[in-house]
Amino acid sequence: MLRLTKKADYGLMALKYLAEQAILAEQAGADLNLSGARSAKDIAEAYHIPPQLLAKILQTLARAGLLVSHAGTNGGYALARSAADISTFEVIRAIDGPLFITSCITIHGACDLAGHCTIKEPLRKVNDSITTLLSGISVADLTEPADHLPAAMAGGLVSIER
Amino acid sequence: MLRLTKKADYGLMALKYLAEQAILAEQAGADLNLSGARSAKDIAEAYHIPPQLLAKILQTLARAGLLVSHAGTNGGYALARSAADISTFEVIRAIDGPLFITSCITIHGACDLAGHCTIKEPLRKVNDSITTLLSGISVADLTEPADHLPAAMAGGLVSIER
DNA sequence: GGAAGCAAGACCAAAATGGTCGTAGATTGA
DNA sequence: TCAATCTACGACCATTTTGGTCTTGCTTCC
Repeated sequence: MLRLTKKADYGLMALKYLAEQAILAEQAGADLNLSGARSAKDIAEAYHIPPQLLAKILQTLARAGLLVSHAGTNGGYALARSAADISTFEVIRAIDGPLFITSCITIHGACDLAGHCTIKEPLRKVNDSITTLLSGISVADLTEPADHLPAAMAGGLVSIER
Repeated sequence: MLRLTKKADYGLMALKYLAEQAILAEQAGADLNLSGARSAKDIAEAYHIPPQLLAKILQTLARAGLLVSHAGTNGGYALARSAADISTFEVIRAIDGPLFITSCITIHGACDLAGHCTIKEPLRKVNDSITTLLSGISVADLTEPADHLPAAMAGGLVSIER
């Protein structure tokens, strides 16, 4: 259930990588103006991802405004904003598109017919909930050691009122 | 993002329908021993779902123990338990299988290599969170009018600790 | 000017999804 | 007991999505 595509996976990995590079670049000295940019090829090799595929994903993310690209020798991609300001939701939506949890919803919830699939209204809420959950997780959160992760994700905070 | 399959949609619709039938049957009089059973064809017609497809879905749900089936004339399917005791998570998992949010996880999180996709640990938490969310929503919740739905689903309760 | 890199679109193969068909077995009512 | 319903199940097929490749062109830097 609720699988996200490999492309989104790759995208998140790449962003995480770039976030780490940005930190390294910062540590190396701000005066050098190193933005932590890396070429698609570098990232692909680091994670054993098909380079051309990753390139396309990065292009998508750049078009979405999450990355900035720089062509030419020593070019590459870098985060457009701080890693803490990029949510995983944005990334996923940029790559996988604005898909909703239930099939028969486009933008205006116009199902095939009003009578059927009364299901979708409740599911829409679930969808919103997941959206806010993902929106609350930034790329920076991904770079942190697995130990002290965001707490709500453990599941305890999600409660249902009957 | 995070689309669930039409089959799961259909399954939820059918369960909702059966839940409503069970209530109706109960109101009609407990002495009649009406279990609210309905044939796959009836449900399919009610929602304009391909009958044969729905039949297969219902079979799956019956095998999963969520429904009880009865063959023969006037046979059909009915809820195996109270609608309040069947979570949407069970339904989705029964139909779509035990899929995880991130691609490279089976049961024991053995990714292709340790180094790559350090992403998946955080995502696993997201997965758990969604699981608990869905587990908290029962089929009975789906039958209620859309107004007073479970509160946490609105998103307010889901918070992230930084 | 040439190498390194992004940009973009056409294209393709494999897998998942949605749906159909046909047959067999159970149950009930006439 | 026979026919009408209904479930059970597996094979099968078409369409879409996904993952991935190839080609071509444009930028930038040395």
